[in-house]
Amino acid sequence: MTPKIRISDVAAIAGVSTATVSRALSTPERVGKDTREKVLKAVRATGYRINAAARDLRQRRAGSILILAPNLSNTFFSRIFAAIQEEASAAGLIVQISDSRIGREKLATLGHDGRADGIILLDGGLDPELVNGWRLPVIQLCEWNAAYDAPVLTVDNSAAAGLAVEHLAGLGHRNLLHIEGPEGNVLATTRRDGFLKAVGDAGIDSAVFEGDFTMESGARAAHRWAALDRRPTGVFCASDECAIGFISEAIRLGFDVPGDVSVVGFDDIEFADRFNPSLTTIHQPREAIGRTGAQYLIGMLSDDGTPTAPDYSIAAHLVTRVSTGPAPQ
Amino acid sequence: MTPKIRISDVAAIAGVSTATVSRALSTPERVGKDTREKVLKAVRATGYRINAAARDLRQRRAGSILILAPNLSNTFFSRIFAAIQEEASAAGLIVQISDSRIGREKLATLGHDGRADGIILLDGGLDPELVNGWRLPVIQLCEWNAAYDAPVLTVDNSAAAGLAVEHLAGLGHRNLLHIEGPEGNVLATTRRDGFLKAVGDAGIDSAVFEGDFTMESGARAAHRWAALDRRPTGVFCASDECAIGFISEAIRLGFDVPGDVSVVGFDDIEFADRFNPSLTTIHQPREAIGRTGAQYLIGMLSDDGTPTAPDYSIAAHLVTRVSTGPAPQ
DNA sequence: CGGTATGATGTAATCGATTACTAGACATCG
DNA sequence: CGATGTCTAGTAATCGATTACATCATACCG
Repeated sequence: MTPKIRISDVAAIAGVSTATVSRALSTPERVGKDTREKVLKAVRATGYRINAAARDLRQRRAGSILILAPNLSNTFFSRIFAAIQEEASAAGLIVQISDSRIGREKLATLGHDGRADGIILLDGGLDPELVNGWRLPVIQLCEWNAAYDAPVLTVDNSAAAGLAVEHLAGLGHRNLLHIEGPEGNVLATTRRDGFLKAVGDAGIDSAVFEGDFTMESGARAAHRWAALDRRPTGVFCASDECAIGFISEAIRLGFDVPGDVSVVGFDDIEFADRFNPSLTTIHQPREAIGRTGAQYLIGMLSDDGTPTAPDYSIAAHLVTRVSTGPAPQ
Repeated sequence: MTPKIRISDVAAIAGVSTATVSRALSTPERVGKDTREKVLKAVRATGYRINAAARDLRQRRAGSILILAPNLSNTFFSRIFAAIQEEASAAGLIVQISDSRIGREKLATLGHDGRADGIILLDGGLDPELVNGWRLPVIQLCEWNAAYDAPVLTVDNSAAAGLAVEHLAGLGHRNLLHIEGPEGNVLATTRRDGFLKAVGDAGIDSAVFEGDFTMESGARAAHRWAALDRRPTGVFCASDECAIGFISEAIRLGFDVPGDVSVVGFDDIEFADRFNPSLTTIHQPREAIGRTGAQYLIGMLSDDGTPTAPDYSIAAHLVTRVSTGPAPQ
């Protein structure tokens, strides 16, 4: 490991003060041409790089925002990440992503000034006391927690669930099943409530199976569904992954989709369109969510005051594909 | 925004020196019981959190490792991230993930001391000069670049491609197609070369279509394949996503998989098992790669010397599922 | 030519923590 | 009882940058 090079080393080699080196790098126009070249030459010769910790400390900013998500394996997040990345990059900020399930102490440290200037939170399951203790601008995307003292940007999950029910009802299905998300999760709850309200309004029979958004839970639900006497002909899953799990298992059990059962997912992940049968699902504008959220957070960083934001709600829409069809006779 | 609280504020409230506050927090056993309680009470009252930038600067370590990946949307990475996260957590380190395609300057900054103690690199496409300029331990996982001066942990991609060819040949296929990865990518190259060598050894007809690992490229290749006079009956795709794209499009074009064409993927992502037909593919032990890589990097952090590591190569194996079958007559 | 504006550079304070060193209080021991 | 050791806690140096302020040289002006 080559010894670390400090700004004073560069200054010594270039024969100038550290202040001049610093200026030559951050505000080149404020340094004489000859001096600038001497400095840059010394920088190249030594391979000097600014020590981020020192700069962050002195400037009281990190030039970066942090995304906290509960599960990095979740395919749903990736497009959101990409959109945030783009917006942040345009604003000269670095994006760091971290798992939000890493223990209280670490989370508190991460969320405190020094390493990041703001936080984008995609997890509604953290301790509100912890989150509200952060002294940084925070914005919640997709998932939220009313106890967090931070603006929210999300789709109207309840209404979206209504769209799914409407679609299935329109196809003649009179007995619907919902496979819900994990207990306590706000998305799971609002989607389920939206489902129940919609079937209630439409006067349709319904049932709810527990699940947890995963393919495995969808597959398990397929078995429970197959064992029923009077099987629902339409299934609304709380996530696309769950829907894919349900369908694949149903097919393995010898059923036809959508011949025997129509399935609607939620999220419209990349695979939804390529799955076989391709998946009818609720499209969440993930790119727009990420982009708008990032813009908003970046705005919070520059404005000094606390811009009390109205919570946005973005429209979601149904994408009709092959996994849903007319109810069997 | 509440004013930031410094260690000196806590010290003043508790009526002790900053040194004592620091010790009470990091090495509680080295302060008297009463003092400790006074300090902790003041910490609770103020909501004080250590400023990470200041601590990192003084300690010359960040207590975190950085993962750089070229494309966070890639489903393939998620399981690796999770494994790294677990190992790092056990070692008391925080994991940060960043997109590796964020521009030279930012990358150089990120990769320099202050913010992270070590780097896990999943991108072989960066400027070697940049990477070798980092003054931090670096390890390459999965993808690599011979010009980087850092150990590598990966599967034998060439041999793995051979497994795919062997499998298809064993099923009687005599004319194989490979849909390769993006030009210049080391994984794409080694997989293609492994394919070509294996078909050469087996005396089997072959063709190679260009691709880029994505579903879209697989779908495009399906059209090209369908238009051929003498269609290969076995297809080996450079990634699972590509294979899924190929299959879904082939099915839309009216073909049967594996009836008309057998398809093998590469990676064994979560969806491979749930796709319809489920995907025969090369299983990469992603969890083992992430775990071993993280352990190795963590070792590099503690050992002072530069432990010249032998480059590991991990075995990959074929997982036979439904997307491959006997060659049609 | 004296006075002022301008631009380049250096000096030293500063960001907020950790920690080497020091010192006092008290216990222990020969 | 003096010497020595052990705890506890404070003082001040330190990490490596940025930047307010001071200084100096030069240009420009009436």
